[in-house]
Amino acid sequence: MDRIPCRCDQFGWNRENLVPCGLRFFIFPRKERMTVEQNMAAINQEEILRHTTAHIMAQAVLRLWPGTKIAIGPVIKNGFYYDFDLEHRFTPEDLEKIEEEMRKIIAEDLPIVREEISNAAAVALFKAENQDYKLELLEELDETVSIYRQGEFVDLCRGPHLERTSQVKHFKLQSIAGAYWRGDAQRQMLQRIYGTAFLKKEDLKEHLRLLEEAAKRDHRVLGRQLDLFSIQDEGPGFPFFHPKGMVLRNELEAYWREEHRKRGYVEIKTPIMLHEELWHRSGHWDNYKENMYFSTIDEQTFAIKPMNCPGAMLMYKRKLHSYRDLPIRMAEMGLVHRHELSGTLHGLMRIRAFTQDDAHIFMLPSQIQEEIIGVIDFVADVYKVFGFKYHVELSTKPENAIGDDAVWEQATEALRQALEAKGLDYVVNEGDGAFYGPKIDFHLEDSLGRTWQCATIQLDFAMPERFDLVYIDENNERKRPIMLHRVIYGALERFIAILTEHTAGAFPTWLAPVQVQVIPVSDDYVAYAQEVADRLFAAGIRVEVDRRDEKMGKKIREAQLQQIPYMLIVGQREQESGRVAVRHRRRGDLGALEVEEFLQQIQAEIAEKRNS
RNA sequence: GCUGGCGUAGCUCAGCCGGUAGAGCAAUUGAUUCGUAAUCAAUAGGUCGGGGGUUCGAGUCCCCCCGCCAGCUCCA
Repeated sequence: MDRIPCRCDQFGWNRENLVPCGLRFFIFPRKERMTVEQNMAAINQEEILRHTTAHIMAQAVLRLWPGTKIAIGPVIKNGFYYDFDLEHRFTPEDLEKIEEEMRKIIAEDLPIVREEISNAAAVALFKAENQDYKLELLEELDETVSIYRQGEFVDLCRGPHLERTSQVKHFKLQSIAGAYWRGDAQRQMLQRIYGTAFLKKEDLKEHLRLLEEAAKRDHRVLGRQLDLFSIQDEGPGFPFFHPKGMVLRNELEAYWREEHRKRGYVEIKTPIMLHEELWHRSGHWDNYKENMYFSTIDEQTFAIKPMNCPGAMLMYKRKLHSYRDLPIRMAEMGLVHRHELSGTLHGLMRIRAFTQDDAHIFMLPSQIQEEIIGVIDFVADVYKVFGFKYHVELSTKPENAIGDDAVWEQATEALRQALEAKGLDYVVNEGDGAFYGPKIDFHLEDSLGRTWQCATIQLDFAMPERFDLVYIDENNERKRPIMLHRVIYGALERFIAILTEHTAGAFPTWLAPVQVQVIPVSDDYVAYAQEVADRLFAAGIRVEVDRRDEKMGKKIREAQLQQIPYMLIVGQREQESGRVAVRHRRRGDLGALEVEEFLQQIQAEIAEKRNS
């Protein structure tokens, strides 16, 4: 399956209308390769289809529950939704009823008619319809608005739409959720129904299959099945890492450490808890207090760190630095705690205590570009090892920025030039930077085509200022260094979650919690199995012997389900020849090898961090 | 935090109109000694998320709390 990223500047049209829409980024699965134009046209058609399907859904809901107030029903990535306000609470069974009613509306083959009317006329119309939300929307709209009618249903809508309801064929309603009117927690909570629709039946099936596949790979499910981690009621958002999960962490950290060592980083560890005063100085008290945990020690207030930077600032300030010392690259696997809203917690993806693979680089203004390129290359190297594709986004100065324009200009330009120098394509998010500086985000794409923002490089003008960081330049004058924050994995816990879903639990051998399972054919060969295991263990391989009194087939099945890369079957033949019968979790029976031969092969695979 | 749904054995789930809990897998024990994805049998296992209430009687009904799941910018 190909995924073609493409941008859409036009919403598409039905007959007479050509309506612009905002710039958006799509990654869309297609079975066959198409030209960008064909792909764009297909996406536009799909969007129109989904928008029309949303209307049909609203119509169905109004038929089933007359008096329902309808809010908005836009197209979203891979589908659509519509928000409703009614007394009745939707249940999953209702979705089937609504789908059934939708099929009736489709069978009625109603023509979909666009009308342009004055805002005032629309107000009169929707007042008569008792559609308060539409009235509120109208307050912000132009003098002339468009409405769409199909049968008895009428909706305020800029369109475009299909011409007849019968053109909608392949759709599915997916879920019900609460959503605030206009996303504002202070306002009315509405009931939202999500659904999707496709032009082709196969595309709908493929989409639903992908969702099922994603559910099977859910790291929360695999995390339990593979015994990697757990989250218990006693610590919501505070994960327990089990022995097997710790292997992943430790391997990822060891690799990370080695790569940092090669690139001239030093490693530090700053305290989890620091005095309240520090957080006033850093600005976190003003901007981040709601998300922080506090504790009192000897009548003084201490905060548990939500970020590592203030600690790194103190570390830098411990001595006076010469321009000759820069750049200083200070890395820290920093455990941070953040009080995330209870409703947003999600497995290891969103937790309240996690480990950032942080680094702070202190440098001269002249070193900005080189350092940024260094990090960009670093990210590329690391993601390549895991087989992740990725794309890059550049975020520029926001409204509430601090620092003067010239510095912003210089910093943004440095980021831009670094990206150009590397020949990287990137998307620009105007005004999406942090208040203290512009940033580059890396969004990696997993095996199901989902994207995750992980690595980020952020230039920061605020911290060096607030902490009065200095270095002595060649004229013996005090100067302000430039600082950048960066992470590569992002958060170790989240990266493990992404990796689990990406690999469906089949971690590459260098990461696999158990690399080799030795399976004696029967009790008689347990001693030989142990001998083989001891040899591998001595060579540093993570190996276990399945000495249970079970049939071989069962042991193989369970080792397969645990996604153990290699199973070594040993029975009489192997014992007599000093060999092992090698079975790989994906490639199956690979035949017999001398123990030393197998050891060499697996060691090479581990050393090269091969993805297999 | 908010809305809705959910919480029964380690896991997945059943349990009607209220009448003091059940299956499969896992576990334990025994039999079996087996050649590339599940051997057979027996046994054990639960303050039904926690607390309060209604009732002769609550897993089941009501209230409060905790936790989990889906979602809460994607602007007619």
